[in-house]
Amino acid sequence: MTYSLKQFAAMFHVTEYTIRYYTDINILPCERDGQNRRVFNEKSLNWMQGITCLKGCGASIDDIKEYCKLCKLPESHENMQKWYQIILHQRKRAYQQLSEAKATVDYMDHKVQHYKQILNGTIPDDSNPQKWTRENRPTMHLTNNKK
Amino acid sequence: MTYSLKQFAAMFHVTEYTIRYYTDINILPCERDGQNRRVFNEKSLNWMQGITCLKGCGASIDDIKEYCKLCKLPESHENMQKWYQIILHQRKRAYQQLSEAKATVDYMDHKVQHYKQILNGTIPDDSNPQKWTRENRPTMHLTNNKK
DNA sequence: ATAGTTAGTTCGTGTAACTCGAAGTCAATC
DNA sequence: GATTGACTTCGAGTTACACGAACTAACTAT
Repeated sequence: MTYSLKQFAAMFHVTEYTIRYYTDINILPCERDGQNRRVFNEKSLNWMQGITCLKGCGASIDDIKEYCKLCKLPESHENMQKWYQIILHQRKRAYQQLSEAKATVDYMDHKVQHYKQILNGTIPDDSNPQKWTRENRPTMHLTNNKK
Repeated sequence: MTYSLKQFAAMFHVTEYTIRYYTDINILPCERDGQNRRVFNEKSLNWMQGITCLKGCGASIDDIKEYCKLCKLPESHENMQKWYQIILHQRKRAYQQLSEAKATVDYMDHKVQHYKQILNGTIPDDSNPQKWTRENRPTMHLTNNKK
């Protein structure tokens, strides 16, 4: 099974520009047809999966490039260990992103509840003049995606 | 209670550059001391909370600017409704981010399991020559943060 | 008193990861 | 045979910071 640029981009909900960019910087493999147009296959799908996930962990394009390089090495026990360490590290970051996402959802849920009450007239309009307030305040963090 | 630029940046785990940027583009309020230095207070804290959360929902700086403008309007029922709509919209996006974060964690967990087995010798090294493979494949999405 | 350190200031340029437009190619269609 | 559509490359633009340079003002050590 093969896919055109357009199809492939649609499958991952990203723009064609992005896919083109990924192929240009050599982190996403693709074939070319007789008219020099990009053709994507199962291998491309797998790689795009990986890229999407690494990005989901907060990895930079440079991180991903590095990983791609490592993946082209022979499958020795030593290299396996290296890959494993990277995967472990990125998984940790994935869990961090998850907990941040949870915190954000909680905050937004609180906000919605708050507005609902005001708009229902359940509590008077002047009960909370500050638009952004929360109880457990200085716990919001993990925002910067540094290594 | 007030905070210096350095303290404030540390509280939210971002750089001083970022905080300076936010004050410069007028989405984060701050006072100035006798030496013209930024001073942050409770109000700044609340706003920074909001900014962090909106960013967590995937909002752009322009979105946040827009929201800030709206927040400066009088607290009429009509404006409340507008704010509420925005909050609802952003909450939806927060849930999307959450589900994507979950998918990423799942993927990484699978990866880790896979490598563990290989490295333990539980399954032979050649069991899966493809580094990135998953069962439920074309479901990974939600990557682009467009409105 | 002079020198250095610390913590800030403004201003302007640099960077990452796209994002887009211009100009062109090629095959299919009206 | 002109238009349409989906692609190509190349280069420039954009967002959200990141950072260095040059400066200032207060403290601190010699």
